Amino acid sequence: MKIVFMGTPDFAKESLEAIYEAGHEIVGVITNPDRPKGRGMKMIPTPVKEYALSKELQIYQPEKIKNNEEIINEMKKLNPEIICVVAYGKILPKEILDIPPKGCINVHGSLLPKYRGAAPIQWAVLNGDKITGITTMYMAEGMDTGDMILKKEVEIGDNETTGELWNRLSKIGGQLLVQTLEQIELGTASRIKQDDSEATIAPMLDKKMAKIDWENKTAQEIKNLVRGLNPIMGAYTFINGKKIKFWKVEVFKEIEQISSSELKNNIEKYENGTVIISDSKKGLYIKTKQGILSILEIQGENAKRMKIQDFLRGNKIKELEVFS
RNA sequence: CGCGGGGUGGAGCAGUUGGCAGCUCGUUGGGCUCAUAACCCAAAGGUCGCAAGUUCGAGUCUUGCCCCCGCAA
Repeated sequence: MKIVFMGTPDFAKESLEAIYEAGHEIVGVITNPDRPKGRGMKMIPTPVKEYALSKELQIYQPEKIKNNEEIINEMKKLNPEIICVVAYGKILPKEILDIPPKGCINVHGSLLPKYRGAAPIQWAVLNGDKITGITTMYMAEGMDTGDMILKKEVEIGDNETTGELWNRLSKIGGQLLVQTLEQIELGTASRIKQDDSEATIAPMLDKKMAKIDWENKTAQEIKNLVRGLNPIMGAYTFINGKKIKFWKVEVFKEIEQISSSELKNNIEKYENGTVIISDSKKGLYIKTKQGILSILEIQGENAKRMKIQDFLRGNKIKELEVFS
């Protein structure tokens, strides 16, 4: 089919690659403009642009799309049968939704109507969900409110990070998009209304939420925060006035084994966030509201990520110091 | 010319006013132990990123270069 593809990050690139490999005719690729990025603020193309370049596809990078007559006319000229939108990053006006005769379809990283919005994958991990998935749908004017076509459930591993789940869902998204297009071509695609009463919103992540709340969170909740924010921003906390990020943590169950009897007997007295064990061999263990948190991967100020054992050799953290 | 941090034995770091190069850990050998992420003893291992300069003497000061990293996006 003649398709216009709209998308920006690597998640979208997987879908573009999947439909390209499936033999569809990609008449145009629309992606965000290059942005200065990385050390030295070099201009970096989006993953979708890179892929499109390698396949010599027609690329458009409009700064804005709303009320942009030029790009809208251009898209009409391309005369696509269908437009596929995957994590494009901008809201499409009705004018564009109306262009393709077979509609605009979208790949979304959750089981709709749950987690409508910008960060469905992140929120599924942050909330400690066991199951999430991919949904393809016809796009409507509301945010991820369109009629659903196909869904695929995916289990989330106990230790899986947002980044890992993101990669898996990217691939699955591509596969599901190809299947969806097949069904549309054959005219067998279903059209299931979303139950709005079940809908939840997954808004963009806020920097503020990355700070660990030792006072009120359990070890498991902190673990979910750490995995949910890996690798996007990393959950952080302070000790001795220094900012520290945690990248990998585990809920420690066998406190009997790690703790000397003195510590064990007094543990209830310590405030949440207190270092119970700090040893370059045993690791770093912290008391929480409920349960002990074992730190596995950590990053100090201006430093790279490293295993806790490496970190503790050069950066002394004393027992009974408190994270805040 | 976006902002900032750093290159010291295998790893992570310290090194004050320039004066014999250290710490924690790992490695190797030995000892102790029913046993250990335990403990004791001993040993190996460094052109202190590269080059030039100042100096009686530079990891430590000056200059140039190379490389790495964090933030921000």
